[in-house]
Amino acid sequence: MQRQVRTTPRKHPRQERSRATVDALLEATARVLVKRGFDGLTTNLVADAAGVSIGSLYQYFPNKAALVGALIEKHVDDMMSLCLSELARVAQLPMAQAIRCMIELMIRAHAVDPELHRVLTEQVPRVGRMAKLLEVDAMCHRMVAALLAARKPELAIEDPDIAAFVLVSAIEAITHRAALSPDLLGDPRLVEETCALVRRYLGVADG
Amino acid sequence: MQRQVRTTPRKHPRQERSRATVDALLEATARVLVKRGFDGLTTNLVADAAGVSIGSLYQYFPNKAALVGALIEKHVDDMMSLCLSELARVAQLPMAQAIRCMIELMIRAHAVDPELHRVLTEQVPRVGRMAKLLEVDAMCHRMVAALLAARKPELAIEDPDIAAFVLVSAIEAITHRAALSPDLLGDPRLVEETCALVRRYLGVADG
Amino acid sequence: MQRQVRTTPRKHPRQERSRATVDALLEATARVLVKRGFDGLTTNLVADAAGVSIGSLYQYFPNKAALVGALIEKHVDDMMSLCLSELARVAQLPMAQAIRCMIELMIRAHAVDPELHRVLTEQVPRVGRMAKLLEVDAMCHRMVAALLAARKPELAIEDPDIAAFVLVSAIEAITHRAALSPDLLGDPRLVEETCALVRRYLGVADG
Amino acid sequence: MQRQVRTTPRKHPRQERSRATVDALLEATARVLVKRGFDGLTTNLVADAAGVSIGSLYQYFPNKAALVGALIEKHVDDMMSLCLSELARVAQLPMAQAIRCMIELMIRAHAVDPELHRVLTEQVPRVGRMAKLLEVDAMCHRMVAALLAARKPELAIEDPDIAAFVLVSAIEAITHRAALSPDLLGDPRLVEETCALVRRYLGVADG
DNA sequence: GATGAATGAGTCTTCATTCAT
DNA sequence: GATGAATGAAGACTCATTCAT
Repeated sequence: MQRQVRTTPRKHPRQERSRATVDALLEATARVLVKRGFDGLTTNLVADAAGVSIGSLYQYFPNKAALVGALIEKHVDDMMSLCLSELARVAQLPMAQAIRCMIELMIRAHAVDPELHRVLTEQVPRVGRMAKLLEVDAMCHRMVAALLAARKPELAIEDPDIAAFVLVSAIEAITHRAALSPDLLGDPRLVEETCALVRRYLGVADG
Repeated sequence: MQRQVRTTPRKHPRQERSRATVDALLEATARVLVKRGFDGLTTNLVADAAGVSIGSLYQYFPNKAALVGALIEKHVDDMMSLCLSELARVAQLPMAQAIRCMIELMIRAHAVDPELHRVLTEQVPRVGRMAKLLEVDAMCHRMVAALLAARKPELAIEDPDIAAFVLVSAIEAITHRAALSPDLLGDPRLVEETCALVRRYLGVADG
Repeated sequence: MQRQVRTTPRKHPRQERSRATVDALLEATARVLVKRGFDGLTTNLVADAAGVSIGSLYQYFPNKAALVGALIEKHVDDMMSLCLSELARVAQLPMAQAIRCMIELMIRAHAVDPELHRVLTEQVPRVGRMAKLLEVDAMCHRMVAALLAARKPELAIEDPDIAAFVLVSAIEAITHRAALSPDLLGDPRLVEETCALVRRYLGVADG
Repeated sequence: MQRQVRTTPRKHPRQERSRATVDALLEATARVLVKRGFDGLTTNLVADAAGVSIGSLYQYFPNKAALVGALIEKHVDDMMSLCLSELARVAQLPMAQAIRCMIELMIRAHAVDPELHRVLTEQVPRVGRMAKLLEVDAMCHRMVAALLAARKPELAIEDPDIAAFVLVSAIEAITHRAALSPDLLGDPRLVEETCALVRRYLGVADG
């Protein structure tokens, strides 16, 4: 009698065969999403593209939202794991290098599967699971705020929180936008200028 | 069997009554969009909300996309006209003041109808018309690039184009995000810090 | 956000055309119900049989249950109106005649559309609206109880309520069952014996 | 491509384990039927509730109808065996006592599993097996008719057949209805009045 | 015998769009 | 111009049933 329609996977595959099915479905979802957009995404289409019967799709995902939700989760996890692995290291670096590292990191994270990332961010926010993306945001914000607070003496800022908001917003936007026009993503000047933006704002000397 | 579906209004209302109908439809569209999201938007629902028959809706808009498209256009125009009116003036100001003015301007522009702005940016990009929003972006970019190029001697930048990209992305993101959490939108520190970000990046002294 | 799925008609037809559509749908529902049973009843089938598009069906009935519900309501009303018209008269008659009248009345009521009545009572009770049938029952019970209470002095009963329960159950069952085997429905001996059953139970002399 | 779908159990369990499985399935069917009604009954649901794999269910029952059919059969048998055991004895009793015995018997029979009985009679007639229930009816009818015929001299009836129809219908209805409202089922006045109904109809003196 | 993953025909239902009045 | 009844393609989702392991 649940009010809110569930958007979480229905059952977790135990056998080998199941896992393969689920994987095929998620891959097909990504493919269809990129090709036709969210509105063009049909459960039947996905099942077809996955070479799986529609019944099997519903065996694992109670509805379209859950399907896309799982994909988002996977994509976010992919991006996150890339970041988390390097983050500890970044914290130890001198400020100027730390800045450069993080910016490069974000660009790399956005380059994981830019096409998918684009569709996901452009078209899918209404799936509740998009919250997950916001979570990532919130986490970034907290982490940056903590970093700034720790090094406040050497920085030209008053309030680490506001500064974190400004920086995270800016960097995210720049890398995200860059991801949308492939030629920019590789342009070294972009990294340079973004680093400059952050450095100058924080009053950190060139690295 | 027309290939490309038109998304422009069908006819331009000449009479008083017609204009009233069109306005009612656009307002209703905005209302429904905010309340139910893009997927919950139904032409029948809009017609109802506008107190107009579904037939009349199709008299003025050939399809759903045209309806939402017109709304986007109107919203963008509202935001644009706010900007354009002040822009000439801004160009005359000393750099520090120009920066502050523009940032305040963007925040004001985003505050026009934040709810609608949010739905529009979050949920509607698949309507072709969303290009219009990107146009705005492009225009901003060109304008800022021109401004920077004109004053390049007094600025600490190499390439006005890249700099414009970085700045426009950053400012847009900050104001847009701020618009999503109403308490931030009014916070004077936000303006301050954003100005600082831009000023320091450009190497402009405090105004 | 209604929890319980509505089973009431969606909108009431205003124009001539609408009424015709609704009528066609209800008639088709009856036809299909008799021919294929409740489980074989499909909204598409009904729409087809009514010569109406499936969309039109849903214009007036939000779902299958509402469709069947409306039919039940109509059928019950048909049966009821037959009874109510004569009931006042019955109350004035001497007891023996009153009994005969009521029993004949019930048989006539069950003969309105026996096939439909049968399907309805045999297969459809789970549609909430079936409550309506139970209401009829309750009403009969109250009316008979009142009648018995009023004439208690001339009757061989203790508790009009229990007696009403016994009688209403018995008569309903007999007429209902008779309705299921057409040859019995016309058999005058059935009426005779049922009258005898009631008369003797109540201690009323032959009329 | 078999035309007529079989509705009888597929194989008869010989081993202990098999019998346990079949029992678990039937019990689960009853449980699910009571809880969700016939339409909510799913073979998968039943298998789950029985703690048995869906494959096993189909090992013993070729389809859903067979499953429910078997349950009906079992329920009817339960009710029947209760009756048959006492019937011989009843035939020997003086009329007034015989009447009382039979009525009490029917009430007890209906009290075996009222919830199940209710679902079964209300919702399941579309499973062909319901014929079985009608058989019971027919058998009752024949038995009562025989009894009445045998004792016709001492009874105030003309045609034992019609009388049997009237009585069986009435008693069945009264006990069935009583079974639906638990408080009535235990009320001694109900037995009393039902006996009175029958006795007076048949012209038998109080026992 | 048991398991449960897979199947897919078949339903319900929505909603953009048309067109007779 | 306005109305709203009618349309039907399209899509989400269920569930009885099969079959490889």
